[in-house]
Amino acid sequence: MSNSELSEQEVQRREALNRLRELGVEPYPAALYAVSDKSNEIKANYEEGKSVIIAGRIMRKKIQGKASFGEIQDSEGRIQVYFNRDEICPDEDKTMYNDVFKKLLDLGDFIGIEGELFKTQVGEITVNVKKFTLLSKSLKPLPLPKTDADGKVHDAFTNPELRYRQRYADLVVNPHVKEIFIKRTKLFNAMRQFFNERGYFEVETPVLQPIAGGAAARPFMTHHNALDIPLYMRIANELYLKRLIVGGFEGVYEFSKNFRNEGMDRTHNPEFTAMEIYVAYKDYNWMMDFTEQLLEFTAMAVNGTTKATFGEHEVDFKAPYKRVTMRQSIIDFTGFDIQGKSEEELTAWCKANAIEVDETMGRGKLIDEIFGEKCEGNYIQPTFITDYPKEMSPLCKVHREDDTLTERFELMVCGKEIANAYSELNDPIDQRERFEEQLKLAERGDNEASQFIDYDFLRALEYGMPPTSGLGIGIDRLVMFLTNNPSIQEVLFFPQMRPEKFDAPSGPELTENEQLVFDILSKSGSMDLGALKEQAGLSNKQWDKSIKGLSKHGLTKVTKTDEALMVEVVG
RNA sequence: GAUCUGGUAGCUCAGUUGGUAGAGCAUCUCCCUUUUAAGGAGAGGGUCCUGGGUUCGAGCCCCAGCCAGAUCACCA
Repeated sequence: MSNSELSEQEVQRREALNRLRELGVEPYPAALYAVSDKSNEIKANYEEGKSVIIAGRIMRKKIQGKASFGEIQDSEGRIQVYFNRDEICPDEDKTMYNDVFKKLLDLGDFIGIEGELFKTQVGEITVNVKKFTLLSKSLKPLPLPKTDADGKVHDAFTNPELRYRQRYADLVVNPHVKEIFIKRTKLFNAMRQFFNERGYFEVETPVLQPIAGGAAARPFMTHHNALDIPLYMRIANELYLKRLIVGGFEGVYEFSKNFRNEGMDRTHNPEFTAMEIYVAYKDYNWMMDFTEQLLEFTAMAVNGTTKATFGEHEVDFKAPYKRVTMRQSIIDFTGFDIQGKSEEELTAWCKANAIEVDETMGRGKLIDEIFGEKCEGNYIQPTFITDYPKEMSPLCKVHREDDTLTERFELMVCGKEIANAYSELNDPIDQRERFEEQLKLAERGDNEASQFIDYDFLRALEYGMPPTSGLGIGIDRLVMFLTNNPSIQEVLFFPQMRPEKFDAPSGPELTENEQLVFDILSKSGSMDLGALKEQAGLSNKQWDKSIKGLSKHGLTKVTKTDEALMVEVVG
């Protein structure tokens, strides 16, 4: 890349880089830097005169002649630093202050500082710099939001496209963004702690699967060259975790990156994280108790309170949560009782109540539509919806009291599902029939139904799986609720984006039109501008672009005489 | 996929009826030894998203496209 494509500030920083090397200052030193202190600890345990060694980016530089203030940002926050010329340069040679610090150090550079603590006249804890070391030069200026005394941020770096594409810059300048991801990791840690304390076992299962099972979604497909077979990125890990229960583990869990080749919007990213846990000898009633304890614990761990604000809602994750059957929920919000109703009756009711239906919908799907349309959005506080119709839950055990239902619950928060759990189906013959039923639904046109039967999973069940309850939690969605973010992109470090186009370095080649104009001009070396335009025969816009382009390339020059504008070839 | 909104300096944004491209911060030069987003004085910095078109003249109007966000639909 040539310097002409760099911004003014980028050119200046590269020049500073060269100047530093000339002065014998290595801008990218190899040696470790023995940091001993962090900004937050210094502020929390202030000791007048204490020697400290800190490192980070310099994010503010205010030069006042022979003394200056700055601010160093490390992983924990920022701390003020004070540069005094005669402290840094006690001898005659003032280069380190006058040149290196004042002129060649830019905002964003990483430096290490050895100094002593003091408080300024206005009482701010400050490091009096005795010695500083350039650790890494920053060649590209960071966005520079500023926070005033009232905490109001000026010139915030807010453009979502730039923030997501350049998350590294977003994280440097937006502390509240970093906070989201700290909470995300706290959530993972809290869940692991909760599970590990109960003796459950973290495992890893395949991401590349010959059959993308365990859920109904379009998978990403890939190909394995050595085996010469198609493979799918997992859409769920459920069937593998159950195989491990068959194998004798009594409690397994996995944080599973899942991949679904479907639309993207505020709540869907093609890759997302689910946590799934399976515990032997339990049922879905036990799992409801477990889930509310888990969420109360994690909310406390993340926010220090069970209450969380999400948009206009205040949600309380304190256990216990209300439990409502799907049938009762529909009665509550519509007065309609789905109990014992046939497919035809349900279809008729939907049509009468402005719910769109089509022939591919089975009984389960129709009930799901009614619930989604009339009930789901009303559950703001965490609520378990239980006992889903059998047709829409092919991996779930039939309800002990009603064989048209399954022992399944979903946890609703702010009108959205964040968890899904079953008493897992462990009857291999029933499971085979359910898979076959799904195949029929798929043939009928329901594109949510599974199109493949995982015979290996059936074989595993035939060896025997103990009664088991399983739970899946949409981690990204939970993080959204716990950090008050309505967009999934805000809780993923690198949300999926259409790839950015990077212009290949444009050489000295001319466009077709520029070449045309240049050829005409070359014959005489110098021409009247109007005549040249006429000979070129280009439209106004194309002409304008071409002649400007040639000037930019330094090939032609336009000069103004008293009578006319003349164009000449340069050199 | 549909609709709406936006894309202008490193960042945040103005830009009037179509008539020489603007501000704040940042940058550069000079002055300043305890400042609190912003000390003073001066200067430089632009592919107005891309490509066509209309026009004497387009950041602005028209067409097509790209990218993003929001809403809706679809999807869990």
